[in-house]
Amino acid sequence: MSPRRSYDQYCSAARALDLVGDRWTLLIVRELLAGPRRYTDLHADLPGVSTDVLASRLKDMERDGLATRRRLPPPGAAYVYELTSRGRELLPVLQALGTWGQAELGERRPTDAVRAHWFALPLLRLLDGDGLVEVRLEEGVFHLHVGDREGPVYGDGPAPGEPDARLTLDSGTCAAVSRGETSLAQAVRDGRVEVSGDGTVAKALRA
Amino acid sequence: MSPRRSYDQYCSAARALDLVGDRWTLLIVRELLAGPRRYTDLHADLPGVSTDVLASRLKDMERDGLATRRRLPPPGAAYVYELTSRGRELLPVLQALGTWGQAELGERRPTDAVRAHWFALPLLRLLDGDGLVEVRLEEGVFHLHVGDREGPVYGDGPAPGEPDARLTLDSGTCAAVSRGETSLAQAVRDGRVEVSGDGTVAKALRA
DNA sequence: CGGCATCCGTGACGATACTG
DNA sequence: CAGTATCGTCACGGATGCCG
Repeated sequence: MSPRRSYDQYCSAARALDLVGDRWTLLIVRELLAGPRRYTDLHADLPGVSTDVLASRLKDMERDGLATRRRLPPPGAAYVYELTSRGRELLPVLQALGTWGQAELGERRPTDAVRAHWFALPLLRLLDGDGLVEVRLEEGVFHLHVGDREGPVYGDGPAPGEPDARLTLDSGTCAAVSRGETSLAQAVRDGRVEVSGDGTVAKALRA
Repeated sequence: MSPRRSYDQYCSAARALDLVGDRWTLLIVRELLAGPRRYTDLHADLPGVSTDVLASRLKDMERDGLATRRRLPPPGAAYVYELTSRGRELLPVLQALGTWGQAELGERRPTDAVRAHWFALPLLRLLDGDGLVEVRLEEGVFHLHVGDREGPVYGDGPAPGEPDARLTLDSGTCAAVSRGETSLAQAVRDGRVEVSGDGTVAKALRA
């Protein structure tokens, strides 16, 4: 539990940084945008964070109304952390950071960790339309709730239900698109992205 | 000089936080969006930052291509820090943070510092049109370059030249608008904001 | 006097070990 | 599995000193 180190400035950006400016906090938000996650899952997908810092950040986020802790119903009764609607409103902040950070992404360094769902934010920004989209990479499968303003914005694993579109691509293409080197439409035209389904997202991509 | 503590994640948001996630960095960017500033000015408008941290952040920002150090021509030859175009591209990040932080702003706490130009970001987001706008508060005067994509986005003091619009309001109104409690248009209708000039910004406000 | 560099006390962070 | 406990290290904040 932090004794709340504040900037003490009457400025909304400074207030935002009072809540989410600490190290790791926004990356925890990025993880929780994928829906409810257990402590151990979070720890596994945030390589480098220490157990006590993760626990402390989650407590801060609970106290500040960004996340809640909930016990899953048995069987499998475990605690999961979940964003509140206030927490989900941080999506534009992560999108702005991600858009700016594109230019810094470059090639993958040997020391860089990767998780398939980290590509969810850039893809989400590039897709038009609405619907459930499944994305298949060799490294893993995840899904996007494009245009959805409540509930998780994306999730690990296959789409829960029949997706409106399905994208299959290799990680190199996905990275190039995330870096902004190639537009998604161009990658589709080049046959580097396979699109199936007939939702608005799929149609927009083929147009 | 920091030995660059990286998250080591192949994710553009994480890369962005590698560069601007350190304490004070984004608030320094907020200050420099107002144009070239001297070290002492920065120190004065960032109460709480220690001298060494400020110097260290500025060096990091220079190394990372976010800011440059330049000597002003005599007379008054001093060093000023100035954002690069890459640094100015952080405006959307600060806007997203500020928009989210609105809800946390509330009333001014006794410990909160205030500077007139900290209201520039919220106002800039709320104004439509283009042109040079001068904003007059009791606490101080600043100006906005609305719709300008190069150069400083706002500045301390009166507008350099004849402004296209001039807004006069009290700090309570300015704070209420920044908190999102009142729309700017409503405040104009209520006579809490005085608008002069005939630029597109002024016309949009009176419409 | 502006622009830092240095020193120092405190607290945040990261790694590992350990417990309910 | 979900954290808490411990500990060494480093970053931060405050004060002071130096140097142009």
